[in-house]
Amino acid sequence: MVVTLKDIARETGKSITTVSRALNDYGDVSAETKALVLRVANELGYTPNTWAQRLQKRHTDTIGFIIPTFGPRFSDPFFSEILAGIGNRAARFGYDILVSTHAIGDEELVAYQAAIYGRRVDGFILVRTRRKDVRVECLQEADFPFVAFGRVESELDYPFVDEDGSYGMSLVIEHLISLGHKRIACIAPPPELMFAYYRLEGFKAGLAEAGLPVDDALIHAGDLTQRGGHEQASKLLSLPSPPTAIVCCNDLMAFGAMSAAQDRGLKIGKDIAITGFDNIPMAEHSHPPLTTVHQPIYQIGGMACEMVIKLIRGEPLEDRHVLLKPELIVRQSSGLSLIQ
Amino acid sequence: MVVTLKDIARETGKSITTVSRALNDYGDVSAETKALVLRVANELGYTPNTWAQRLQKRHTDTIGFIIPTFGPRFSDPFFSEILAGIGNRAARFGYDILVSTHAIGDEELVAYQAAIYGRRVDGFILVRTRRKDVRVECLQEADFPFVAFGRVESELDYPFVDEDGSYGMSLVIEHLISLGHKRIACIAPPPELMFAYYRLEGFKAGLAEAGLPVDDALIHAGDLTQRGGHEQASKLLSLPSPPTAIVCCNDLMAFGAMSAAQDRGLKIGKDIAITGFDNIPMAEHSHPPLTTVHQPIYQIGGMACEMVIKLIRGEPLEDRHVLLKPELIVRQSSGLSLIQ
DNA sequence: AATAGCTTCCAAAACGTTTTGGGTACAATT
DNA sequence: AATTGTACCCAAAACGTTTTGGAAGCTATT
Repeated sequence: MVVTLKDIARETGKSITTVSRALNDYGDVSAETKALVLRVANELGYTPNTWAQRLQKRHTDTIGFIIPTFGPRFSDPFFSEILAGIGNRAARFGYDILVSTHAIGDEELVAYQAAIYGRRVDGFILVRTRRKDVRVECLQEADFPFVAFGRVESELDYPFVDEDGSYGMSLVIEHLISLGHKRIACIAPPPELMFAYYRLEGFKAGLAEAGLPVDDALIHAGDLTQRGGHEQASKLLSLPSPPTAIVCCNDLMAFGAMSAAQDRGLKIGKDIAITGFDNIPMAEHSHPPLTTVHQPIYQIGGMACEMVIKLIRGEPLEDRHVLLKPELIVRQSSGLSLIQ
Repeated sequence: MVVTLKDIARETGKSITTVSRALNDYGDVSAETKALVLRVANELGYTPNTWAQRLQKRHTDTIGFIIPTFGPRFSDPFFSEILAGIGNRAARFGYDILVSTHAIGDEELVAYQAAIYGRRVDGFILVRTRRKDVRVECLQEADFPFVAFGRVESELDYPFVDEDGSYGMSLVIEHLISLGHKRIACIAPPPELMFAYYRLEGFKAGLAEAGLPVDDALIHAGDLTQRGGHEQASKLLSLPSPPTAIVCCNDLMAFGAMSAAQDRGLKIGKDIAITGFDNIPMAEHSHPPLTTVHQPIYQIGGMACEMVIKLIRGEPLEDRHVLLKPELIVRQSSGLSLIQ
């Protein structure tokens, strides 16, 4: 049923060693023997047993990608977009991706350790880094190849790709202020996420730059989902003196915020400005189209993937730390100038 | 460095066999020995080597999912949505997902065969079945566990989940006809895809039901992308007598069609009706919101995953063939009645 | 004639686990 | 006193591959 090297050896009258070396195109096998082995292997339909191969060689040609979930489900387009980027680049280099999802928490590390010490993957790609990220510490301690999308708070030296969220956010604030907004609210990501820190920093810096006060009552943390955006926006709009603009730290929450505003009969872009962050494909087609900050997630996935493959192969990295400048995409949700 | 059973055996003074059996909680190991082995294993930080385990046991606790791509890139939310469904359900059962992408074509089967005969996965989930689907034939011939999302043309008996696309499409047509449309165009999927067949069948049946002629000039095949939708819609709108409604066979093409119409200054929902199919999350937030047919892709992914796990484990399947009734979601892109 | 070098081959070990097919020691039963 | 039963343990084989460390048979060089 299952064809092994032994079968080919029996059939060709050669030894298992020779068959193996013939198939791997070693120099110490004669051309005729190679041809014979190859022919018989094809005839019998031989496919090497991956587990045996990987047990023997010590690598797996597989990259691990564990999607950190808050709830039971990941449907954030961020993940699919970056997975697409990783997956396509990996395929080009002959690598597989082992995907799993895991809730953030204590057992999370167990999943990584099982993958590392169980030798299931050659390297990892980490996303959505946290301020204090146990995953980074764990992987670094194990001296295991990985690349993260995102920085961490402490000064650990590990390879990462990141976008300059602080800069991106300051572009948004600048834009809104130029339109005449003075009461600007923010729906932030969960504070433990590192990108929350940068984006919030940009938010505050932008306000300070313009000489506006930072009102903590106008900063609410959301859970990155549409529903979370809806909830937080509803709260913000119920304030005695509601904001004229809501800056959301990702597009999904911005969509939720838009529908919350629409539920109250507000016209987005006129009665209130709403902005997002990420520029997911959907942003262009929302109602109205969303002003947001473009992050090339797909490309970042590809870059991270290529970097981790280089690390695995022991090749030098051109840049250990990549920091991308994001770009403001102005659409209709931020509206026209309030200044007459 | 790497801790193996041998290390634990040396440390505890027991044999490798006993250590293995202790860790796997066999009955013929005394409680003390078990406790000792467990303690030492923890101390040393033992993690079983997955490759060795899988070489020995003959299963992998991994499900394969090869994303069929047309172009170099998959960014269709369909895939991420179904992957989310598969991944989350798999995690619940302790399975991993091995994801790769592969262009449709001859070498495609090689990827499947390598995974099957290389014993890398225990089962497969297939999506986007084609009329004559070599993957189904290949997997069935190899007697390898798999579940497909979608039927095929021939009467092969394999386990699948599918939605009744024909019925879903007839709902759309019925809706448009009730609004007074008489010239209805269709942007269809690539004809080799099985769901293209069903949806087109529903389209034609719906027209026939209403006594309307089927005009082949109004049926264009698209490539399921936004850009493809844009192209085909542009062609349709350039016809001497353009349609008053464009039925798109997926939401992505519908978005493209909407922007093509908007490019010509048409007001969607007033000058022209446009509908989609799938009800991807984006559909609710498009401009205007898209009338479409809801397909519970996430749930289907979960179902398919659970089914294939049952197959792998040799458990009986409640339903070998699941056919879901889709639901029409009327939003503003189909507009109001033309009838005064 | 002895040595060196090349080409082609292979037996055996190794990777780390689980399973097979026992064995030993002791108590309980005949 | 011999048998049976039970509790605990282990050596060796197996999974299928790659690598190690030669060996055999040549020809070419001293």
